[in-house]
Amino acid sequence: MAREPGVRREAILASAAALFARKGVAATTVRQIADDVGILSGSLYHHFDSKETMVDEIVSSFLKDLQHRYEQVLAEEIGARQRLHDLIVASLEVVEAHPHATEIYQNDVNFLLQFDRFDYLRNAGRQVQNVWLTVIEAGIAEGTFRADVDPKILYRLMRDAVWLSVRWFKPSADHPISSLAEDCTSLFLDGLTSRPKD
Amino acid sequence: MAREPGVRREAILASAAALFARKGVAATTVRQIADDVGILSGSLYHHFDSKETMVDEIVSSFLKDLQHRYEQVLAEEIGARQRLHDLIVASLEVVEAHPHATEIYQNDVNFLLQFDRFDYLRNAGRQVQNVWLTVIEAGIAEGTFRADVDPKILYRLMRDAVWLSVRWFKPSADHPISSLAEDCTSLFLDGLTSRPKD
DNA sequence: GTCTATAAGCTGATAGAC
DNA sequence: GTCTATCAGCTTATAGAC
Repeated sequence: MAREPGVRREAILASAAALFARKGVAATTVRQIADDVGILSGSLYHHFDSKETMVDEIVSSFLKDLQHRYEQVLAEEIGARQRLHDLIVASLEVVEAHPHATEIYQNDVNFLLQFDRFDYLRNAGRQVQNVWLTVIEAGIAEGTFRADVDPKILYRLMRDAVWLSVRWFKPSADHPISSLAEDCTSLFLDGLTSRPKD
Repeated sequence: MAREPGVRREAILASAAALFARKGVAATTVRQIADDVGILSGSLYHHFDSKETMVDEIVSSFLKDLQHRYEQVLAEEIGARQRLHDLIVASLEVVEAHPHATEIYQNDVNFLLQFDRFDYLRNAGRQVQNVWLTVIEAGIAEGTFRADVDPKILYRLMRDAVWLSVRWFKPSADHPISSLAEDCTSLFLDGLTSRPKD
C-alpha cells in the first residue's frame, strides 16, 4: 500500500502550485517548495529537472482541462443565452478544479512568457478568446445579444470578472460555484438595473 | 535649465514602474532598472534606499490619487446610475494616469503584502471596497439596482472587469477611456441582452 | 551624482554517498 | 529516493574614490 508511482511527485506539484499561487513563481524558491514537502531542495531534482518544469506541468494540465471543457460547450446546439451561461459554468468549474493553476496563470503569464518554453501560452490565450467570441457573435447574429458593443470588449470584461473570482470566491456547501455562475450570468445578461418581472 | 531637483529620481521611478509592471516586482532586478536608466546599479542607492522603497512610492502615489478621485464621486448628490458611471470613469482615469502602478497592484499585491511596510495596502483595498459598496447599496435602496444579488459579489465582478482593463486597453484618440467607460457602464447596468429601444 | 569594487547572502542546480 | 556537500552565478546593498 501507498506504493503508487508518482505519489511524491504529485505532492511536490501540489506544494509548488500552492506556493506559486500565493507568492508568485519568481518569488518562490525551490528550497521553500522542498521545505513544504518535507525533503531537501536537492531531492526535488530526482523528480523534476527544473523549477520551470514544475510550473509547466501545473499550468499545462490546467489548460488541457480548460480546452476540453470549452470544446464541449462549443459543441452544444442551444440558444446563445444558455450557451454563454454554460461557458461561464465551465470556466468556474475549471477554477474550482485548478484554483492554484488559475491564479498562477492570471498573475504570472507575463513573467512566464519571457521563457521560450512557455510560448504555447500565447496560443492557449488565443484559443480561449476564440471560444468566447464564437459564442458572443452567435448571440448577436441570432438577435439575442446587443450589437452596439464590440464583442472583443464584451469578452474581455466578462473574462476578467469570471477568472479573477479565483482570488476571492471560495466555494462552500452554502455557496457553490453554481450560485456564483448564476450571479455572473444574471449580471452580464440582464444587468444591474432593477426591472419588473415578466 | 534641466536642473530641477529629482528629475533623475523621477526617471528611475518611471523605468522601475515599467519593468515592475511588465515582469513583476520580484523578477525585476535593480541592475535591470539601472541599465534602463543608463547608470550603474550602485548609483540607484543615492536616490533610494531599497528596491522596496521604489515600489512603495509608485504604488502609494497611485493609491493617493485613487482615494482622492473616489472621494469626489462619493460627494456627488446624484442618482445611483450616474454615480456608478462616475465611479467607473474615475477608476479608468486612474488607470490611464498610472497604468504601470495599476498593473503592479493587480499582479503583485499578494507578493507585496508579505512585507510589513506594505501592510497599508490592506486598508487601501478595504476603502476601495467601501466606496463601491456605498454606491451599490444606495442604488438598491433607491430601487434603481436589483436587490437579488449580493452587493459584495456585484462589486467584485465589476471591480475586476474594470481594473484588469489595464492589461489590454490602450487609450487612443479613436478609442478614449470615455468610450470604454460607456461600454462598461452599459454592460453592467443594462446587460448583454438585446432590448427594444424605449 | 556616478563610478569602482566588493561584501554577504541567496539562487537554481549538480555529483556522489547512502 | 533522499541526503550531504557544494558550485557558479546572481541578488541587494554598501564604502569610499572621483
